[in-house]
Amino acid sequence: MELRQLKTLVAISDFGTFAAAADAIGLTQSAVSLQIKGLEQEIGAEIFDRRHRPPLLNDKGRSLVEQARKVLELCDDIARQGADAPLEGVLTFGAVPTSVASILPPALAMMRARHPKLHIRVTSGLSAELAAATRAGEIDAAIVSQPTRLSDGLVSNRITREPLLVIAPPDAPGETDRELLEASSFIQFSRRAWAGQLIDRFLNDRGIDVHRGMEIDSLDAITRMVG
Amino acid sequence: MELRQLKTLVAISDFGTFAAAADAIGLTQSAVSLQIKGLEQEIGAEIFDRRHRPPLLNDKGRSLVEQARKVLELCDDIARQGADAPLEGVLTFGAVPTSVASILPPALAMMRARHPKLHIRVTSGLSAELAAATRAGEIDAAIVSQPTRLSDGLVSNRITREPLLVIAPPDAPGETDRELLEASSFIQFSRRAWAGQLIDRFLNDRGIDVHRGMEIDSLDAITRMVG
DNA sequence: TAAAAATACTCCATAGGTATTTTAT
DNA sequence: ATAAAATACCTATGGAGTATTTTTA
Repeated sequence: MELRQLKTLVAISDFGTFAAAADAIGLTQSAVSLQIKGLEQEIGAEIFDRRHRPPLLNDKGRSLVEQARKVLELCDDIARQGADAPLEGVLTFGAVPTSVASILPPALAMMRARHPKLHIRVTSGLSAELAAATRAGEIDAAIVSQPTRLSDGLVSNRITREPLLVIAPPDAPGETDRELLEASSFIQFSRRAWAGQLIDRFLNDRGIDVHRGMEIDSLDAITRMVG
Repeated sequence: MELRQLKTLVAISDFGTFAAAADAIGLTQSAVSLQIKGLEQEIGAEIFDRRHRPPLLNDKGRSLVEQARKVLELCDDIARQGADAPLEGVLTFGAVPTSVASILPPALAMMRARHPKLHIRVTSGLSAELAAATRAGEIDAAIVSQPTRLSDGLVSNRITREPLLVIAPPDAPGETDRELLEASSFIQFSRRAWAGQLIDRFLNDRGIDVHRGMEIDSLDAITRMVG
């Protein structure tokens, strides 16, 4: 049995389908399928009910998921054993402008306190650029906006959630977000940024019809223009 | 991190040296060395004190071993999940004559009850023959006497311990085992059998000087001759 | 008929082996 | 001097990818 298989099993339980789990852990659907097949063979029992599509965890499967979680947690503990040993070297790190102003400073302060010998270099840029740089090995990792779909070889972890807000001048007509958006002209966050695409998609999904005006890639500038 | 590495770590703790652990789990010393190296790198801390030879577990190492044991135990539980599902197919099994008369019958009865569809074929033979047959794939597994050294590709698990006894007629001279052995003529268990080699080695180690008489490969026959 | 899983195949990364060197008793 | 671990190098297994087929809702 492999830890990899347990991790995959837990991911399926968390994300609902084999394909979604594959995406989440940076594998293909076929790899996930094979891992589960191997796990079932080794255990000698089915853990999914395949009369449904997508397959559903059966009783044995659910109990297995719980046990797998325990194992993985213990392994994380083990992996963290040496975490108190200060790191050394250079960490090159990307961050979207939003995070540079918010979560990044305290995080950097913490890192600096714990790992005084670690040199951290931060590059800021749009999510897509940072993802490309990470993939190319130019930077080690990056804080980006929620990816619509992460390209090959990259894996993401959610570190925080941030709300999308509508801001408008005090005298703007309308009460709900929809009314505000449809009544006034909309200053759009650059669609070159993943956050901009996310917003765009959200508006489309909800069928909200905005008067597209400017498209700006600085949240700061947008806030000032509204004010 | 890999379960394989944790298993190896525990084996080192149990067997004292890298090489002994390697033997016990059916790997080479270099493989064990590399696994531990990898584990240490991933954790980011040394877990052995290498100023000694063989290397000694340090504090972190000892705590790691305990955690590793827990993980492996949980994984065993998981692997056993499907153990209640009856097995099917054919199991070809070797057993030394001693075991055929003792532990084998109840074990077979249990297997038969739990896995009615599993056909079990038992071959009896000397340990060395059975080990060779296992290695050649002619049989799936075998119950053998304690191996002095198990050849490549085979792995062993201790399933029971059996005492070595001295038997002698009621009127034999001597009280202790040593006296009995040195006073009378010794009917030797065939050195072709691993158990015979084991006895031989034991006598040598203790410096017990027996009057070697016959060499017979049937415990039953030996018992009768003494009686 | 879509969306998801299973399957067939191909390729490459890496775990493990052999042979050798280094190190501590 | 010896026994054990580390290292260098090579090979083969199998894990993962791509492309395709099968399956259920």
